[in-house]
Amino acid sequence: MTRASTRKPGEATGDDQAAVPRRLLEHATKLFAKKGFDRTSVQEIVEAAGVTKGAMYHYFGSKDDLLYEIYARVLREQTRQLESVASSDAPLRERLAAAASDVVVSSIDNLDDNTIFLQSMHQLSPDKQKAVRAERRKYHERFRGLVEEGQRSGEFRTDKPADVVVDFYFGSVHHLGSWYRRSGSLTARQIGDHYADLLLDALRPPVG
Amino acid sequence: MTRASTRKPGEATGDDQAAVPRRLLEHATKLFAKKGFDRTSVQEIVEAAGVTKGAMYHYFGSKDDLLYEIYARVLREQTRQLESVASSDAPLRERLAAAASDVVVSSIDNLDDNTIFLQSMHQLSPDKQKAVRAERRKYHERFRGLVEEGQRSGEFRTDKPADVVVDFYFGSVHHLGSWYRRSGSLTARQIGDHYADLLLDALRPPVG
DNA sequence: GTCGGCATACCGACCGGTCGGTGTCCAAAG
DNA sequence: CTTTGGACACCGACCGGTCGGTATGCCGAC
Repeated sequence: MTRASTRKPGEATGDDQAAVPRRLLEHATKLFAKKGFDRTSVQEIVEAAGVTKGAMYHYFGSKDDLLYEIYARVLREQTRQLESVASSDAPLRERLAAAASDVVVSSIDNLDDNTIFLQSMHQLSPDKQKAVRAERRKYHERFRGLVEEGQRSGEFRTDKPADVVVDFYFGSVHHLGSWYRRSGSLTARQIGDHYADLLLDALRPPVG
Repeated sequence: MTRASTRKPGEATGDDQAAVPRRLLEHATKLFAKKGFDRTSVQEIVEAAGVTKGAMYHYFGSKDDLLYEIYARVLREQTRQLESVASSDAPLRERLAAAASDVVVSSIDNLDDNTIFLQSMHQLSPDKQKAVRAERRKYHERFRGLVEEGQRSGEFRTDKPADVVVDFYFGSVHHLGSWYRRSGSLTARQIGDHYADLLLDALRPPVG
């Protein structure tokens, strides 16, 4: 299945040479983001990917499965990234700022996945939805751990529950897709740094 | 259309007595929020509302229309509320705090509408989608005006573009529906105040 | 009698998923 | 070297069912 290639030298090159499951995932992501999960027919996906329905159902159990795989890939990647940043030996504020900024950048880099997350999660079958939520929860908890660490050390204000702060921040992040346009004047990194600044400054202990 | 009632004295009372369009809107809202727009059939809506398809298509041009009316109602109400708070003669910080907190409270009070907004906006026909966006834009601009006012007066930091701050904040607000549960320990007002505090404090000029 | 306010029966389009079949490659048998 | 068999990757016609929308008719109020 992961065999690199069985194609002959004379075959068409370009987009065609990618493995079929890859191509399906790729085009499905684009279509789901653009038209929504329910409005995208399996027929459209396979046509975009240049294969047939038979091929798709050979690799994926259902249309649902396709969506799930997209989620799983993104979640794995984001979790990996957060873990690597959060467990470095830099000072806490730097670690949180890096994590906050990175999640913005990666959300913008993969705007499509982000959009799908927002709009189509609830259309997964209940058990798959549960799996996704569980993974997502772990991610949030790791992030929250950073906030709580700062609260214990006195660097951050303690009059706001950490989970409220985390939900506050990830609300902003998840909604990037609804307003961010690549044609805008700010780069992903700039937005990420702005967002991280806003978060960190909101966490400063009140002057009172 | 807004005729109060043509029912006879002996008819069933209770939920039935509400006008038909109202009932349709009400049940459609619940169903759309619970199952998503595409997954809710017209049949389900009319059954929940206790009428038939004929009735629905008598009052609404399409299923799309139903969704649009739901949006329009919410938008009108939120815009009205913002306008009333923003144009009072209280100090700027208080006006912004009130606006920020109020939008959270009203979003929680109408969690269903909020959820629909998030998930189903892009399923409207392009022209209706444009109308909704335009209205939404006006709302954001009014809110942004408050931020800019504070930036000009020196009360707020000027190193973050006002529109980034506004998008940041409304991201958080729009996402309330994905985590807020009425069974939680915080009231809508408490969350609203927390959110408003976070926003106001994030806007404090940096200590430099 | 005609008009608003529905009810009912029905239509055509489309959708996710299935299933019998086909071409290709490789490995073991002869 | 040739044959055979069968695993794998894929094809595409087809099916049952659902959906948004419509056509038509009835019925009470004016």
